[in-house]
Amino acid sequence: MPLDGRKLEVLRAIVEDYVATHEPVGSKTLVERHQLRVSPATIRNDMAFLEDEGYIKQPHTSAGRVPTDKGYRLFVDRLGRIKPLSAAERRAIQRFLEGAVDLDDVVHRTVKLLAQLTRQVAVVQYPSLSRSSVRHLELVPLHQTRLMLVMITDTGRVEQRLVELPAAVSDDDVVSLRNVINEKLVGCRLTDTPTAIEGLLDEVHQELRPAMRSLSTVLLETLVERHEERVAFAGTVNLTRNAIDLSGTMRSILEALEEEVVLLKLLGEVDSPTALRVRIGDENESENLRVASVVSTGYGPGATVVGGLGVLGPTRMDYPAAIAAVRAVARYVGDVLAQG
Amino acid sequence: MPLDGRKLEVLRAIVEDYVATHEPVGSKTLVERHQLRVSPATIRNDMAFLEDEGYIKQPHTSAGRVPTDKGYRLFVDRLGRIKPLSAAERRAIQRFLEGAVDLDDVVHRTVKLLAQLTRQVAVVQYPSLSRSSVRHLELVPLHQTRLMLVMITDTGRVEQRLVELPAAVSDDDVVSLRNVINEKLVGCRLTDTPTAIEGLLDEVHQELRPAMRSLSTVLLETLVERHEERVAFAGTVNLTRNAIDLSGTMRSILEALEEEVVLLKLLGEVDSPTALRVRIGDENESENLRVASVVSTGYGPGATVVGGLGVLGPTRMDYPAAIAAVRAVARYVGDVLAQG
DNA sequence: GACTGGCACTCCGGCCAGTTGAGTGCCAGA
DNA sequence: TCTGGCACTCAACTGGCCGGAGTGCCAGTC
Repeated sequence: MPLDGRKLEVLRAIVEDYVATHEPVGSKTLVERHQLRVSPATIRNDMAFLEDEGYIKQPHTSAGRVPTDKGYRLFVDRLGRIKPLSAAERRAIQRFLEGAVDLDDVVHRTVKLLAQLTRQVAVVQYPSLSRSSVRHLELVPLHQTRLMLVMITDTGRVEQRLVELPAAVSDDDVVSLRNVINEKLVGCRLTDTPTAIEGLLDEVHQELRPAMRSLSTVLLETLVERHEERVAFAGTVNLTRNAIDLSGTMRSILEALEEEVVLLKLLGEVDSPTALRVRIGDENESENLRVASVVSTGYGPGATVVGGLGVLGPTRMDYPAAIAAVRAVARYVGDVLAQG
Repeated sequence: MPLDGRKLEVLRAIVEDYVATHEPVGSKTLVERHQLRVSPATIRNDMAFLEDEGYIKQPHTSAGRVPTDKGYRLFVDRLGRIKPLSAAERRAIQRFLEGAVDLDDVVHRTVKLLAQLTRQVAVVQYPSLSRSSVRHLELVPLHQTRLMLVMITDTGRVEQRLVELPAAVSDDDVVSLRNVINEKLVGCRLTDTPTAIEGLLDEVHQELRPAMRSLSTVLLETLVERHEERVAFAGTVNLTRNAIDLSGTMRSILEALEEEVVLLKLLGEVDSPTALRVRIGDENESENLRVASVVSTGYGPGATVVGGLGVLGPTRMDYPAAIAAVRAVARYVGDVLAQG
């Protein structure tokens, strides 16, 4: 027996009802709420079938049905009717994001916005260094033997490092060091910098070599080895609304949130800006997120992806709404970045 | 009848037991666990007295006693024996913080560390702009009519803003603009910059005035009006451990955490680095934090205070341990900042 | 006057049994 | 293939009962 039209319709109804009410849904209430033009008994047969196939299950005998991870998956893939945001919502998003004054502000606003729109926990990755290119490098003398290196990327990220020099350098020397590194590195994608950095030594006079050597080391660390990726999150309050089963679900989601590595992995696997990923329960790699679902996508100016963003919540989540919100927000952040 | 020695001892015992067990403590268990050399009946009399005075209360008749906010207050002021951290712990703190590569890293490490040490939610304010002074200002040309302004403060914070210019400027012009603003502003405390900024216009040639005017506006916004203070927090998982009463306590604490303003207010009121504040339950201004306690202090290099940090948790908190941890961490962060 | 032992009392929490109601599975018939 | 009917299951609620932890009070002792 195949999964015919009505069975799918029943599954959709179950998912939608369960997401709305958080309670197992039975055959009778189902025919009442949706206008399925058959009797509860018929629905029961369909439900039995859906249960055999693993799309829904009963918390206990003689209770209503609840979608399984597999059921949500089918729903997301074939049944969810995406609810596009209203024009008003879109305008609000746009206006809110455009008010940002710097990158930090953009990220903060984005994450707050996403949490508010979806009533879930939102996660936003800062534009990844490895996907950026160098816009400017600045050297600020602190002492005679100590510089602060400031790197500004085209995505607006600013990184700073201290550099200890083996010997004192004059202000003029600092200027020429700065000119050299800017000349060689500006415009480089961060992944391409190692070769460029190697060549730096040959560009300066003999007496600046030791200083340049220290600089190169720090540059290598900053630009290449330490892919310091950062994430921001917001909306944890929503967990108290959604994850009533606190001790378990709540705890493990919070734990996952505090592990930046886990978050980055979640967001890092997106490649094209249009690719939106939904990971449901078991599909998540992280042990702690087996009870949760993640809707994520990449974002960036134009067609390039510089980072990921998404929402995170109990598997019992309004997927169509979450998907619409994540898509829309990603697009508008991209626009804002393109302008900045 | 005054609050004599034994009554205080009883209060301390109640607080310590309740913090340890999370259960109302009765007269019998009390004499057993602590070696009070009197009978339960005597303790009961003392308890009745303490209850009359408002230091403890019963959740319901015929239950054990639980400290009130007033009881915790007395405990903190007169009874808590501070538990200094072990030498090993101190070394661990120091080593961990010294591994930080930049300011962001320092703040992140600090907040994680504090959360771990106290098993509470930790909050750390970024070094406040209003308490910093300008170390360097950089102008990076993006287009002909668009600059990026980067400000570096002595506390290591880096702020960036876009500046739209009314007309195109050459690279040389940018250099001279940069020189002028650096000359006038470097070393200024951020609170003193407005007057310095006013003088900027007179320092440049006629044709650069419009550009300088745009710059001044942004500078004013950045340095003065927008006291953009930032905070980081960590350890929300600990709430699931401590605040068993989730729906209420947990929710309101999480809500407070998401409101940066509330957090900043919490941390912002500390003036001297040695002043450590404990706010218990009702003593908190924020409605959401009436169920919580906050232990906070200022931190900064040497004797100056550049920001605040602290922990946040249910009133039923191990105050002596929290106080010791907050103090120690504040001191070590100060040291790290002084070196950086 | 301070402490103690004894006693009656209160109230929470756990346990048990009974009832209700939502929901199911199955079957015979249209 | 759908439907109505029927018997069955089980969680959730209710009320009653009991035990235990804890209290307040009082009379007696040091």
